[in-house]
Amino acid sequence: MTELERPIYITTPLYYVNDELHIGHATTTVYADTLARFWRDCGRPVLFLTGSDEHGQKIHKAATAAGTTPRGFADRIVGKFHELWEKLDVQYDIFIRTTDPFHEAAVQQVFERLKAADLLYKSNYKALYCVDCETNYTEKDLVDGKCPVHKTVPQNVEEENYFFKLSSFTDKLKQHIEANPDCIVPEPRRNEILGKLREGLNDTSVTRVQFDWGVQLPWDTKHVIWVWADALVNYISSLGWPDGDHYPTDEFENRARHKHELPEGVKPFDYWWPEAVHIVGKDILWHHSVIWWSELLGAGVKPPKQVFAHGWWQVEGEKMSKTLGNVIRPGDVAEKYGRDAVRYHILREGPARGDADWRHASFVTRYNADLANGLGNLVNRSLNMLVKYFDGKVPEETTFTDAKLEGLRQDLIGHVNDLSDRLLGDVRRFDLDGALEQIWVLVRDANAFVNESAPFKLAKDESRRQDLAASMHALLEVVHALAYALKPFLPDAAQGIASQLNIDLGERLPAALNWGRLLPGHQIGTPAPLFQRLDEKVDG
RNA sequence: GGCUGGGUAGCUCAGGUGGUUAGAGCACAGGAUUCAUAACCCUGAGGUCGCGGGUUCGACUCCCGCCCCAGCUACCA
Repeated sequence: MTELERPIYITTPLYYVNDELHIGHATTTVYADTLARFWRDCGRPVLFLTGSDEHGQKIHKAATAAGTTPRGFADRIVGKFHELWEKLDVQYDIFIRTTDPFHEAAVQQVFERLKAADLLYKSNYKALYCVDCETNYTEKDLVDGKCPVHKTVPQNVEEENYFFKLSSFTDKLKQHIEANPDCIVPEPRRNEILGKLREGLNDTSVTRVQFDWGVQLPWDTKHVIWVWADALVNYISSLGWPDGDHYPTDEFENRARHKHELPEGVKPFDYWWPEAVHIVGKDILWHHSVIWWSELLGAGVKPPKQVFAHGWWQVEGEKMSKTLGNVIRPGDVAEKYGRDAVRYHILREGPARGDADWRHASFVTRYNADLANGLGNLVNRSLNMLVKYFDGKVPEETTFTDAKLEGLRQDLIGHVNDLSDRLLGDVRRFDLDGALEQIWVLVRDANAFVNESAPFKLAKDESRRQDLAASMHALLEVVHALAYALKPFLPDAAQGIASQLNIDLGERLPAALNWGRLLPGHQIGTPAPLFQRLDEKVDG
């Protein structure tokens, strides 16, 4: 099977319903959405999953405080999730909630298997609990026997819980990660996990008894399964694991939007799981590699193919936090500047490799420089000239009579024809910034080409009609290519270019990104600026 | 403390299995131009590639030491 025939399954984490989503959640989701769109545009079978995580003590408490039930509380927040994904045009295929009954059943199945494999045992869970932090500490976390944050002596907490034999997976995980260099990306994150594995793993408690908002342990119902051991199972429960022959979310209104026909007799889990890719923030990499993979191995399931862990945003050089009041609300930014502007800033300046800094000044600068002055102006000036000089009809392709100009034209042809391979290479490595840079090299070259070939001068000289046609044809080919290349990254802009070009972007990506796709005589629509320049004054 | 990254132009970063004048974008200055959203294009200025040693004909690139920054250090979803 070629790469483009292999099904790929892309997931975001299920976001916890304790609060509204901020730019960090949007970042994870936009990365995932862009990857999903890209492969989908290439004709590759894609399943893109997101959802909500609704169990745990925090939710129980928050719901009680709000005078409602946990599920009712979750419903309200989940509604906001949907609003945001709508605003950012996130095209997920499935939205799963950990309170879905089929999910709870799958979690219980996992635990039955862990029990059968003798990977669970009962033991006393001892911890030092700081009431102010609501956090359990171990001896070594403490400073002079006191909570490092509040400088108070923590309580001794002791209860009987089920423990998972995480320690027995140390070597297996190490071998797996060493044998699969790309299973955790980027590389520094992989090193972190390997480093921690070298220190060895401790068994970990995976059930709780102080509250009941969670999935019950089937054979000992006063225990509730620890949220992390519960939540990540969604990645397989939404595929109907272990042996479902359909997507369980099909039974819910508005929760499943996939349009895939599975091959006859193939179950969703078997179809999608081999190339599962989890997109996560670096804070939950540990859970998504070590704990999740051990859980899977224990239950007899192969780990997913890859985990991509991105970094965090800072805001104007400071940590983003509620108490500082500097939380970036992606929905608000999208409403003010457009969702493509948000997507572009995330993809271009975001924390894909390390951490990044969300600065309003660079947001505005990039918007003006790249989107309005670069891309938008190129499209606008090209289409306007076509209307002026050829009544909006694409001329026949022809060569320049001038050798130097013909050389520049050949460069553009080469760049357009190479673009799909370059994009594929970058996207494969999760380098979405690199992919956009490839596109913008073409934008800059094309703008330079306008100045070099100067169609506005050629138009004044009837004897240069062939050169004028050569120039305008080339520019229209570039604009056409840009519409396709941008489609996964900036869907609105791509659609805007397409409607001005009067085309529908219906072709598949690798093929569509080739020179010569515009028919001579094709009549374009009405040109209009894609991105209005921002007038805001910014410092620095 | 341990582990992992990183310190390259004003800013954000790329690069280099050691070898002619170290790259891009943005910002800045000058010029050119008028198709276009006072946009675009060209040119320029700007860096002792964190510091100190070492290896080498030659290091920003390799080795050692040091300084600084960031992240990770698990049951907090």
